Amino acid sequence: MPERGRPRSFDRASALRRAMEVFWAKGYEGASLSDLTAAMGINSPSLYAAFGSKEALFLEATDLYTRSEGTDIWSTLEEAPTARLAIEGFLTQTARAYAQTDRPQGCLIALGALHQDSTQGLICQDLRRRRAENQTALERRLGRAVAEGELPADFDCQAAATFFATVQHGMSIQARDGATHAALMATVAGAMAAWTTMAGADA
Amino acid sequence: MPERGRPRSFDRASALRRAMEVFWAKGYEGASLSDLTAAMGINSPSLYAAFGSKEALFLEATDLYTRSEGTDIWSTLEEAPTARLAIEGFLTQTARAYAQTDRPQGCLIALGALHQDSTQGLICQDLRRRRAENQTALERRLGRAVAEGELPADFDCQAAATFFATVQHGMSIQARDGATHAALMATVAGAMAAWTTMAGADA
DNA sequence: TCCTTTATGTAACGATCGATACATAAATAC
DNA sequence: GTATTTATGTATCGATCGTTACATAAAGGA
Repeated sequence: MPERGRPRSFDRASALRRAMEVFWAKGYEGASLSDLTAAMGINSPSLYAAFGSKEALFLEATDLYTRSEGTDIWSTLEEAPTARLAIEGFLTQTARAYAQTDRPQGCLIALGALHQDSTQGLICQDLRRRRAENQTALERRLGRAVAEGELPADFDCQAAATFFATVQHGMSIQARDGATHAALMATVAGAMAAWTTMAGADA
Repeated sequence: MPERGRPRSFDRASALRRAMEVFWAKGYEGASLSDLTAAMGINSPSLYAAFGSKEALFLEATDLYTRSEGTDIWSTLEEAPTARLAIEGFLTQTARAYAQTDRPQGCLIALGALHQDSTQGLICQDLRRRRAENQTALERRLGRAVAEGELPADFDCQAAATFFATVQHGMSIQARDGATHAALMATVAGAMAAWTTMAGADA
């Protein structure tokens, strides 16, 4: 039990949540230590003692983001009875999440650090890995539908996964530009129109 | 004729082009004055004398970007004989442009400054305006097709324009992640599959 | 009670940020 | 020629960046 020494005077979990919101709104390089400590209600030595560095704090924040904000989106993908409903639900949940007005618009994973840099190569790499994982999850779900006979055997799961992942990334920028939930749903409708063609006219 | 005084010892146009490439690769806040002056081959006083400020330089750089890199994409949209070919050409040109390996991947307008900030509100606003203009161009082209009878009168031009613009934005992130031209074309194929449904199965 | 351990607040570190003061160089105007 | 105008290179500005020394405070172990 690490109960030796002076106890921490702030709640680590809620401080991490505040940090996540700052990174989410401003991106990795746009979020300064001053921004972070102000939002977390602590001084920089406490931040470094509890999280190690700005980089480590960001990695932990993105992990929290994935666990807290991403679950609705990705559980829908896995749990929907058909692949069509899975993709539709995945995109619909995305539209709902990205347009919420009580938090930053768009996705932290997609927008957090797009410009590679010597000082933030690790950050870019981590976000890129997470984006790749998400696309893989889409591909797996489609592959399952092929295996189950819902989709034809020659269905190009990889191409379709690329397409739907790209649409979701675009929705992040759209949301950042202030798009309404209705506008995001127009994009969802477009993507699902593609599904109709890709899966065969009767799907 | 402003030919008084000591003549400038560097080519303003090519220096601006170098600055554009730096902003393109690193974004507005990621591009430091050191990065810029090193790439432009000049010292900071020369930069400020010729361009005014980092902000003004960025605005001029995005203008150059729009005039030089965007023409192929947007001229295709206007000149294609049908709306379907216009959209397909627009996306195909986008895939070609975004995957070129001799320059930064993705679009400067889409990726240049996504995180609003007190110091760069003007930059975000300008890029946002340019993105909105692009979407409007798509909508106008589709509206023309409705007027010409190519598309049904109840075709939702605004929704479709939103969808295709969003796909293009997503392609920027995809390209930044190192997607090949083939991967980008998979997304184009997906978007055109949507067209087939949206414009009627026989279109 | 003292010792060890951990956390906190203040204050500052070297580095870099965007932006300039200043003296000098190179052109035209007279 | 001299005066004026503009550009350049050096050197530096104050502010902020991410990070850390250091002394003090607050807990458990002996």
